[in-house]
Amino acid sequence: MNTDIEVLRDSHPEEACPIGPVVEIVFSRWTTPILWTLNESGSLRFGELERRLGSITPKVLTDTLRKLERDGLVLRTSHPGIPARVEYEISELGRSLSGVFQVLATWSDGNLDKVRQARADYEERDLARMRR
Amino acid sequence: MNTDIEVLRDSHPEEACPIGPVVEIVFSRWTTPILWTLNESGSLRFGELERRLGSITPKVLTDTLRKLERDGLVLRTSHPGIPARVEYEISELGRSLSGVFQVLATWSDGNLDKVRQARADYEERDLARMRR
DNA sequence: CTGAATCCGAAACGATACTG
DNA sequence: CAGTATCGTTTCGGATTCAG
Repeated sequence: MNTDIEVLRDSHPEEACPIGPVVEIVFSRWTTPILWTLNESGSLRFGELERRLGSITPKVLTDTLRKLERDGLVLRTSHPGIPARVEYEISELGRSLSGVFQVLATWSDGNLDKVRQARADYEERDLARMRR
Repeated sequence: MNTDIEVLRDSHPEEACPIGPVVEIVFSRWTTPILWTLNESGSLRFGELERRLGSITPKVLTDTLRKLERDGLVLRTSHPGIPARVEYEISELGRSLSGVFQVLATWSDGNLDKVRQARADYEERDLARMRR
């Protein structure tokens, strides 16, 4: 006999990792910076968000915002008129991620340098191996 | 006049989000499940890790493990012989992520369903709009 | 058994031009 | 202002085959 959990794992084996889905939803090159920025700044217009993110293109910003809106993490409010005006803000659900972000920021503060060091050491060993 | 923070943001705009780098390092389709599994299970051989992850291919497993090893998050120990035997385990640095994972798992327990619901609602509205 | 090598397709990302 | 439309590039993951 199968338990529910076993059935779930057998049909989708990769979900032996319970945080797989949330990783897909929250973490990518641009989803995280967008959520972070909206969480920090409250409501922002499209153009202002674009400027704060620095190097994002309008297409990618639109695509990413659509996904976040679809997943209920971001709220979009359109104020028709000329010129058009659209406000984006984080939703309650999105704001519930702030603890996650906080823990990640703390980890980063204490450990990102160690990763960088590990990387440098690895390259070093790589070079040493190539010289032989 | 520019504040220090503005100058910093202007020189590397995308790093207005302080957790960008750690996201790149830790979260992807397979890095997270691998770290999770090694964190749970201690030391595992290549093949056993492969089986636990379910649907990963050897190439992707190798590639991902190399990156994690390079970044100091995973330790690789080779026991030469025939047949070959290689053990992978999480490093101390990798283990320091367990708090992050824990927080994420808790968030997922309480909120993943809400994301799914939001997605369903969004599709619903999409269909309604198409019918008009 | 542990991968390396190769090829492939999909998806994410990016540059540019244009529109209501 | 806030996108859309197009297109090209890059990256990631996946399938298969082969080798030490």
